[in-house]
Amino acid sequence: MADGAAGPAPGPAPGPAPRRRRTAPDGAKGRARRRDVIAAATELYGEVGYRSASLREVAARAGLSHPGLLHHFGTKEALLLAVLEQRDEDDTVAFVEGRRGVAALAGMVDIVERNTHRPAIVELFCVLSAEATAPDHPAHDWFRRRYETVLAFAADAYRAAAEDGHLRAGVEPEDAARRLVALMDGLQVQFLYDRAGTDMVARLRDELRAELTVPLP
Amino acid sequence: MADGAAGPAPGPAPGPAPRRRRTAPDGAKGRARRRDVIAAATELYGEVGYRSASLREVAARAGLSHPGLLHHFGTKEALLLAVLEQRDEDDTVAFVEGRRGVAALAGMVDIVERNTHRPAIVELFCVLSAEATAPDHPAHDWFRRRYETVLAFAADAYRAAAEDGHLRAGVEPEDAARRLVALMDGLQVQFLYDRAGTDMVARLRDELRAELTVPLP
DNA sequence: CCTACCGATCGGTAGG
DNA sequence: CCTACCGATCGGTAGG
Repeated sequence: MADGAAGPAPGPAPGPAPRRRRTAPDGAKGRARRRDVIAAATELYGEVGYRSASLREVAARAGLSHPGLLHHFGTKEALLLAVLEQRDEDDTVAFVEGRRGVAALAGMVDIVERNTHRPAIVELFCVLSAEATAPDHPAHDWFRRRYETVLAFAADAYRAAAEDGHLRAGVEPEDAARRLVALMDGLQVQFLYDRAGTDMVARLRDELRAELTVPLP
Repeated sequence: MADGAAGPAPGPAPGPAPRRRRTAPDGAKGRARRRDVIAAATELYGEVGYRSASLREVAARAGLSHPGLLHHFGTKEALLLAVLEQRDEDDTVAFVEGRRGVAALAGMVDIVERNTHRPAIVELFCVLSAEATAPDHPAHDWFRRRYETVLAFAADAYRAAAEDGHLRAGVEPEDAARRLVALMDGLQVQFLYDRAGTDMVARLRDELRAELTVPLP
């Protein structure tokens, strides 16, 4: 993961020295600035999406001018990709952590549990993943790949659970993966409209209890 | 339903005759115009959301100028509410149709089946429902109520199924309703990223097969 | 990293 | 229902 969401990207092209680096290794101060800007963008993208979020508003929340922001990220699109890259890094740690079968499925529930207390992340994914269904959206390919990756991870987990004799007869790993991921996404929407009334973790555990022959840890 | 999504609305206020009606009863020609504009807006909102959709682009697709559009709808927000009202009318017919229990659940699957062939509607709901999670979004209350209504409808259906002896032991109607609606929403997102690989109807039937003691019609 | 500016586009109005 | 226009805001650049 942490690939950076491909796309041809206009690129530096041959010519004089590149005027602007897209990942400024300015040292500690620059890295802290970038971190603050990415945090502000994550928040605002979750509130109004990428398209409606202005560089000026992101910059103001991070405490600098919008040309100052562009000094660090180059273009609006590069900022979006930086936000997504950051998400990749954070999640990969929680995700890939060598778990398999039922433990891997429990790990997915853990991520949802964690997100219950980080609504900004829930908003970010909910709003961006919907906005980016448009094929020309700059995050479209990133989300398409993300779904491929997550669905494959879940299907592997179900397959391993079956090998361990922990999956009920008739539960197809690939179909169950589609349902589980859909359930996670749909519960996030309900959660954002009614936080008190939507127990995402409990509903996921309902689903897994019906599919598995062993209780979740 | 078909309430029009409340909100205080600046309103006409006392004073001289209102200069502009928000629902122009211009006769057949006006009604046809309004229909075309609503269709164009439905399409564009599904592509880029409400906030990023310009009145000029909607108007161009409907074949009139943007002040022409505003003659019919008054404000950008009024156009959005007209689109949602139209959705209410269309769905109420398919929905409330006096079915109960397992037949009502089957009716929800039928709606998804129908939407498989109307991707513009899927996009509209997917994109708008995510965008409108922001509390200050003009469609926020409409979606909040819609979820309440749909969740209550599904819970009623599960309860009736239980009365009929068609629900497996241990399936809680309200929890199952949350899961079913989440599944519908989440599958729509997967569908928009991978139409060929996402069989929404089959995955919903998987879920209902695990919950019911009788097969779906 | 700032101020100042650019051309483009936005929702809405004037006036007919 | 149109043309023409308004003030505001957009992403990005110049220049320092």
